[in-house]
This record gives sequence, structure tokens and C-alpha cells, in this order.
Amino acid sequence: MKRSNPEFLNGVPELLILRLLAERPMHGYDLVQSIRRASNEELAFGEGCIYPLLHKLEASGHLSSRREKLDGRSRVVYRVTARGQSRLVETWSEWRRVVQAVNQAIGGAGHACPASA
Amino acid sequence: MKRSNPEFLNGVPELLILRLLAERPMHGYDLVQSIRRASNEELAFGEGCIYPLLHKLEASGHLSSRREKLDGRSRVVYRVTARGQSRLVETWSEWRRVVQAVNQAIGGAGHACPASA
DNA sequence: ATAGATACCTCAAGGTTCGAGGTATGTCAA
DNA sequence: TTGACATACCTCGAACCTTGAGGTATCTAT
Repeated sequence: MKRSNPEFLNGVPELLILRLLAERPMHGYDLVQSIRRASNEELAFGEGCIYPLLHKLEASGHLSSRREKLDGRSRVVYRVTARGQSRLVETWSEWRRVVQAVNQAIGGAGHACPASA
Repeated sequence: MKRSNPEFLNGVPELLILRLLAERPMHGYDLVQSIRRASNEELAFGEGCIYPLLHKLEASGHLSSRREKLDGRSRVVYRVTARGQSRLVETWSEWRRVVQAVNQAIGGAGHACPASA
């Protein structure tokens, strides 16, 4: 049951976009699907989230794009800029910092574990 | 540099509140400080975030509260209800699911690691 | 009475993702 | 040629969350 502004997902699309595009340039539609595949179908972000983010990241100089023709289809392919690489480093570090801190706080609070999902 | 709606923190205050209160009942002010301590000063949420959340969780039946007098001071002490325990299980599971999925997507995308912070 | 510490409260602002609704461009079948 | 379908892209209002600012209340000590 999803809701707007879901738990724990803030900033995740941006991190994943930067990470996956650092691996290889892709167009928007492919990116949506790659995120799903890369997370074993656990994470799925709609186009309504991904495209505005791609535009935003391009406007801020973290991504660059070019319309390319591949297999008879026209696509807008995005690549990470040097600035985007720096942003990836920051974001990835922040992710790890938060995860570590939360797990520390949860684990450090005692020994009880919730039942597995 | 903090900003409203910061990265990766959505839902974290609620998870930590439930977890720490499940460990022992506390008043709001103590909770703010306990979260900071439990995370080795890595996470800090202002009262402006914690109190409205405590009120919201109490309104929804996840927490109960009682004004108590301790050491000459009056405090509102919160406890987790059975309903709140269930919510903790859900939230904790969701946290673990998201962390696992993101790490899978990030790690699975290739072998490059960002420089350590 | 005032200062300081402890304890609690409220709210506007800014930003994010969801989901809905749409457009555009190719291929293929009828 | 037209329509269906798949691929590809776009926009926007709604809902929601945390930040940070500004405040109130209650205690002790001077």
C-alpha cells in the first residue's frame, strides 16, 4: 500500500539514478526498469518521479543528455557529469551514514528483534 | 547542511521513537536526547519533529501517555501500545527491506565504490 | 524578581514521491 | 490506410514529512 511521500524512500531515486547512470548511460524508460531489476523488483519508481528528477539533475549540471537514435527508436540518453560523480559520492556516503546510524540506534537500544517479514 | 525534507530520513524518527519507547517508556525531551545518544550523535531530530509525531502516534493509538511527577518535575511519559508494537514490527521490516534493496541495487550495479567519507 | 535548565508546543516553508492523466513515435496486423 | 500496441516521454496536484523558528510552562537557585 503506497502513499505519497513513503517511508525511507526520500532521496533513494536520486541515489539510484546517479549510481546506475555512472555504470552506463541510459534513457529514462530504461532507467525506470533498471532500478526495478537492480533491486530484485523490491523498488519501483514511477515515471512521474524519475523524469522530473532527470530534468532537475540535468538543470543542476549533474547529468547531461542527448537525443540518440538506436534500433530505429529515438531516445534521450543521460550521462553523469563530473559534477554528478561528486554528487554520487556525497549521496552514497550520506546513505551509508544514515543506515549505519539507524541500525546502531535500533540495535543499540536492546536485543529484541522483530519477527521476520 | 540540513534542509527540510532531508535525504533518507523520512520515517526514521517514527521508527526510532517506537523502537526506543519499546525499550523503556520516556518523556519527549528524554526521547530527543536518547535518539541522539543511541545513534552516536549521528542523528538529531528537533522537538518540532518529535512532539507532533508523538501526538500523532498517540492519536492513532500506537502510543499512550500519562503525566507523571518525577524528581519534583512533571513530565508526559509515553509508552508503546500493543498496536504500536505491531507498527514497530511493520516499520522495522520495511526499513530492512528498503536498505537491503538499495544496497543490492547499488552494489549489484557494478564494482566501483565511492571514496570513503 | 530574574536567570537558567528542563519540558513542551505549534506552525509555515520547502521539498519529495505517488499516481493520474496525458502526448509522441515507432512497428505490425488487418 | 487505420488502429492497436509497445516504447518513450512529460506534467501536475495531492499528500506528507522534517526543519527551524518562535513561542509557553515549570521547576531551582540567586
